[in-house]
Amino acid sequence: MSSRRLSDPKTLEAVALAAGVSRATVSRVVNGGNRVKPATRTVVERAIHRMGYTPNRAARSLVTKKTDSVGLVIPEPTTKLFGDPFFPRLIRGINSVLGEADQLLVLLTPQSTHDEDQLGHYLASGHLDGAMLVSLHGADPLPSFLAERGIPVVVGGRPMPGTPVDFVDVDNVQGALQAVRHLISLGRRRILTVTGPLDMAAAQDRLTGYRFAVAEARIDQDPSLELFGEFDQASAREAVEKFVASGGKFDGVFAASDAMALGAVAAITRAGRRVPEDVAVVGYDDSAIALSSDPPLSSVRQPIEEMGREMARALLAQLGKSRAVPRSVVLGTELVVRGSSGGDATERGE
Amino acid sequence: MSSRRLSDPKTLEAVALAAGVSRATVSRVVNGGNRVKPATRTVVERAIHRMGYTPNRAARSLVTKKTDSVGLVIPEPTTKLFGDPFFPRLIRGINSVLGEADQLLVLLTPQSTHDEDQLGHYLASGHLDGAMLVSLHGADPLPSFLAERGIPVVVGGRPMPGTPVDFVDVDNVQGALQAVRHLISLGRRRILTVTGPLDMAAAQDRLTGYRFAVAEARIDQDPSLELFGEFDQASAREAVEKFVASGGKFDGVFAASDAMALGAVAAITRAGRRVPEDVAVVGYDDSAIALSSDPPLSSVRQPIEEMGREMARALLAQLGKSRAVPRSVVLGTELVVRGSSGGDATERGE
DNA sequence: AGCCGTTGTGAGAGCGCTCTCACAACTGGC
DNA sequence: GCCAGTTGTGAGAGCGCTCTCACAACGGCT
Repeated sequence: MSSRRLSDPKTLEAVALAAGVSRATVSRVVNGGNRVKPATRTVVERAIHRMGYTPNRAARSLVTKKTDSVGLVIPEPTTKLFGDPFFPRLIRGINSVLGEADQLLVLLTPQSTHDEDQLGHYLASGHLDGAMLVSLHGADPLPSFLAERGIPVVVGGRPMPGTPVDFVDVDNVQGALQAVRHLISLGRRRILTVTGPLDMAAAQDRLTGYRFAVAEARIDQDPSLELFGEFDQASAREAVEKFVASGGKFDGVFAASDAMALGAVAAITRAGRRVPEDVAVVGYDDSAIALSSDPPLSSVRQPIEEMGREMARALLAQLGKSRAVPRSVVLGTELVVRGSSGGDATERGE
Repeated sequence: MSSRRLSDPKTLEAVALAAGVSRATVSRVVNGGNRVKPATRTVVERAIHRMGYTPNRAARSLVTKKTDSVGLVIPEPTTKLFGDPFFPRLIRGINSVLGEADQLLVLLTPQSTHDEDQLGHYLASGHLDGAMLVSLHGADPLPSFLAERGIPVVVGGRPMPGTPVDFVDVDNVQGALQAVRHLISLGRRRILTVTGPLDMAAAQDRLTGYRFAVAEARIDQDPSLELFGEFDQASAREAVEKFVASGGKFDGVFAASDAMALGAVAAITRAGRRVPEDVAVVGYDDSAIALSSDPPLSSVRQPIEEMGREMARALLAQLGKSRAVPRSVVLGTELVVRGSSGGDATERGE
């Protein structure tokens, strides 16, 4: 008479009873399934399916000491920086890999240094099997704290040099290099750059790429061409306006974010100069605003989903869930040329 | 000799031993803390703190049948729609409430209908205490599926009429109303609207608000003024270009998203008309691109964090088995006037 | 035939916690 | 001073699972 209701408790015991075997055998079938006679296995599998059995995670965790869930730590300041579907894309990438390994993604958003301390202890006391940390500012002690305690950690973005953790990064140096080389190939010779906050590795790396490209081409390497922004539009606009006001000359701009590129465009336009005719501009991120601005922004595209996937893979590798043995991965970037650099007529909307 | 290492197992038993009481007493102190003599409690608390004890979630779950974590379900198609820090903000709001209740947020991103079915069963089999669902398309069966099985559910955005679930919505009708009234107050009389996909409640509601404002003002209620987009820039641009090509006249545009507003602006500009002088434009979302476009976009701002907070509160209410009335909240919106509607000179950048 | 090595299965001991229940130690009313 | 009521504490039984170990069954080998 027992029609199967989703709500009543389905235990290993119950399945075992139904299949006429012992709890242990059902357990073997559910997990790896070692050393079970094919015939028996079939019977058990049928029973499992018929009863709609799903293992109880808590009970399993209790004995294995694994939670089958990992954390994604997104510190508060970060959320402000990324416009654009950065997180949805990153998370989609992460979950596509995690899902296959039957791991859950827990989202942690510490809002203060205090929160972050707590979080450190939380992770250290084994509530999660591991953690992924994204876009920390340079001095953040969390990666080291966790790594020292043997908690599996993967950092998204390059951590401080010497931090003994796996990381997955997008090659910011290369991205900047592509962008600036592009400007140079267009004949630009006095190229401004607007950086992000230099306590972030991404900002540093993009500056490095800029410097490298400039040096390589043997063009003006005037330090005054390096302006400092905060990844947002307003800071970049101000910086460029100040530069213009001080009589600075330039014919190209490489901004370390699209928002800053737009700030630069605004400042340039206001100064009565045209983009791209007088000044060619390239941004970074290839965000939604790059496409929608006028002219559309040339920008450096980053493989966000892939980054998420690699982070998840690296973490799983540490958990021993996968036999791959990657250490740190650096992903390439792609320059998308649009109207703001005048490099591609087809995307200029005419 | 036993220096406290974070890595060794700290159990109730161990704390009890250290405090010279029984496991049960420590448990009482850790939880509500009923009926414990103040003196005893102090001793126990001291021991807990000294040993850095944190309860084992799995063991607790096993007996309480609660997981102390809830899911946030973000269906795949959604992730594409929201540019802008929508998710980070929503999540921050959610976590600020969840954190206080010591609940974990698990992120679920079904990528297909099949995934979603699985997810339904997953939730139904008690792996999570409840779930929040955001921005589903109209026909999604998930809310009903879960509600019928007694799983605590809160929907972000308005679910299909008649679905017996709590929801938290932003008042899209009101938002659209504000926007269109603003255009009308500016003297515009032929106001175009570009809607989102009409199988989404938000898109429907914004259209309703538009119609209401138009009717209220007794101005042209020409159905041909209603264009259909997909929330993205390209679709809106095309729609408006087609309208222009067919000889349609208009002096105002209300777009149901900022991206679409920009699409409209592009089409208008291309047609040789000026924004806001010839056509005033208002968007929706008050996203980053609203600020950075030229002219900056007037837009309807939604209280995203607050929405997250309310969703979390509603879910917690359900978990607290306060099986009282369905708790549905509708939050207000705010019109932010900028250059694209010509309503506010100070933000026009000159 | 007797022994060994496989292979397949079951019994049983926990994992760390909550919760019921029993009980000790105090009240206080008469 | 005795019983009822209150308050504080401990013993112990699981929650559903994994994992070790014992052991049955069945070859293949001398």
